[in-house]
Amino acid sequence: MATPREILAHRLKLTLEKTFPDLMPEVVPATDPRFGDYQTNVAMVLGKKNRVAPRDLARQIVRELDVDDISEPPEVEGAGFINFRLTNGFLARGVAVLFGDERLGVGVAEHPGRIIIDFSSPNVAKPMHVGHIRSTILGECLARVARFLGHEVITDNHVGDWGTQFGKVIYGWKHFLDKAALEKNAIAELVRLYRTVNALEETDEAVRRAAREELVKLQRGDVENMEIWRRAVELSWREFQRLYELLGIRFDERLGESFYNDALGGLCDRLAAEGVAEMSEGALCIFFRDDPVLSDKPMIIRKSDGGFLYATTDLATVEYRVRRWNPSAIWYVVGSPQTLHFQQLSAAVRRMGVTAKLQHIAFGSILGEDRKIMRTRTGETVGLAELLEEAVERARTIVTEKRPDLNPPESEEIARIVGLGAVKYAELSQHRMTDYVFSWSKMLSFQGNTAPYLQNAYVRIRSIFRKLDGIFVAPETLTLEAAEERVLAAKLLQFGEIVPLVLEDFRPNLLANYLYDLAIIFHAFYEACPVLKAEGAERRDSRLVLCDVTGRVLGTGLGLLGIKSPERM
RNA sequence: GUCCUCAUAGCUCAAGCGGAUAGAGCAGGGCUCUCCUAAAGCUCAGAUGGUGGUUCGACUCCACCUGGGGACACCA
Repeated sequence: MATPREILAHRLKLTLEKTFPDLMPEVVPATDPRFGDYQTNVAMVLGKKNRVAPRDLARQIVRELDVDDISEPPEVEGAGFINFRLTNGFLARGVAVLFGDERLGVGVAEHPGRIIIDFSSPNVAKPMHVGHIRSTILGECLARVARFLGHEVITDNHVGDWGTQFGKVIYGWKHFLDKAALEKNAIAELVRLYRTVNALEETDEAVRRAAREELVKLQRGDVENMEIWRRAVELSWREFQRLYELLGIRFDERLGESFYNDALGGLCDRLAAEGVAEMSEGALCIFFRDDPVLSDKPMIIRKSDGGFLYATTDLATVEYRVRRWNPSAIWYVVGSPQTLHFQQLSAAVRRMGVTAKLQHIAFGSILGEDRKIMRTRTGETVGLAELLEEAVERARTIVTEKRPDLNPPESEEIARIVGLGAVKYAELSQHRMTDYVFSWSKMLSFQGNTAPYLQNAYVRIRSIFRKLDGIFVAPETLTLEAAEERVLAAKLLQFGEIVPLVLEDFRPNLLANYLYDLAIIFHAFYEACPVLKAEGAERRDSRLVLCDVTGRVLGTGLGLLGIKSPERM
């Protein structure tokens, strides 16, 4: 089903086609209810180009425009806006269509692609902390939205399971391992080993040499070291997996950095042979001389000591993905500090002949109290596990207080849904580029523009249907008498407009904003319009349809954000 | 030094290719549960860092300035 916006834009195009064949008329939701439901500024755009008074042009367009079936007579206002107010009949039919539409008015992408989404990517032997939350939650959300819109999505967790830190970890493992601690909390023990060795290296040159030696042995495939490495990876993964399960995230692939190890040497040789890469100051580099931004920023792919880098692995990863999946796009959900790296990666890959579009979906940083990026090194970061536990704990307190009647398993389930939802929503409801100072009260707020607010609207709806006696038959046409009903209906018809918008600039917050608006409108409807106690069966059933569609839009929308909706709370 | 990014109410955030009177939440005051879940609703107050420019029209685009965060050859 076409959205009101699409229908209006199409009608405008038909009207203007003869005179302005290339014009794509823009229709947007009205900025204020006084101006109706939708507005267009085509008359102003055309008026400027053609030196005609916009209001005159607008009046002429309105005369020729045929929208009687969906809109009240359009009005020309202000500097030349054309305002549309959808008819009640159109709204009523529209909601009736949504009622019978599983997709709730959301179309599928015109050109579905195959998209690889690379996100989360924690480092082995380090705990996930709040810094990982954005990539993880954003990536999951984008994957859900892309799938919903008909794209084929492959999610890949490119875990940092190979690197220089393993020299220290292995040395520590051989000398200071506390097996009981490892059983209890593997990552904490691995971190302790790493830190212990790191500290020793500061003062003891022998330790430093020994740790480096362990790394070299690992890289050569030494059996004992490989086994320690393998265990460290698996133990870390087990802990990550626990958090992913809690968050409801599953990856299609988990091809870590180590997976590409064997390909790095060959790749470098090939790039050198093809002339893509060249030697400079002993290192193998790719230069981008014709690119004004990157001309003085070479990408080093092999160090002068022969070692490979992060960039090398990323190139090998692209090559592998292209060969195996031939994707139309690869999305990297990685923080904005890596913008330059991804510019280089895109440029390098283009030169290698890759046509898939590499898209860096950057996001702002989470800052500490000192307004500096939270880093594991500088100490006091908040662990992701700790954050999620605290969220559930706070939700648990509220649930047990508000709903002492629920049995423990159920209130525990609700606490999880509400607590985790609050954390996810706190991330997704703001613009992804916004830097913010981490704050418990912000992440764990349960009031106002938060997931629990949306969940509460959903719960109110579910409650109505639980109390409904018998079945109800959706009426052929809805009765939209109250202003609140009309506003709600119009908002519901916008769901199909908003979901595709999320992928246009990778902004789940547009969906979050929409759902919040919808919940506000629903609450107003709920206060003003009794449903089960409505006067007359027809009015009741009409309102039940509104409730049903609202509930499904909220549930689906929250689902796209990766947030669950509880039956009660 | 060069480049990227951000700056909106006391605080934390919005604003769908430039649109009409810039929206919320928190914090504070005052109301609303014999009524489908009050994690709610209603109500009072407050803001686009600075200077110019483009435009019928600018939070949005351009230039410069100030201030945060970040990146910039052998870390990931």
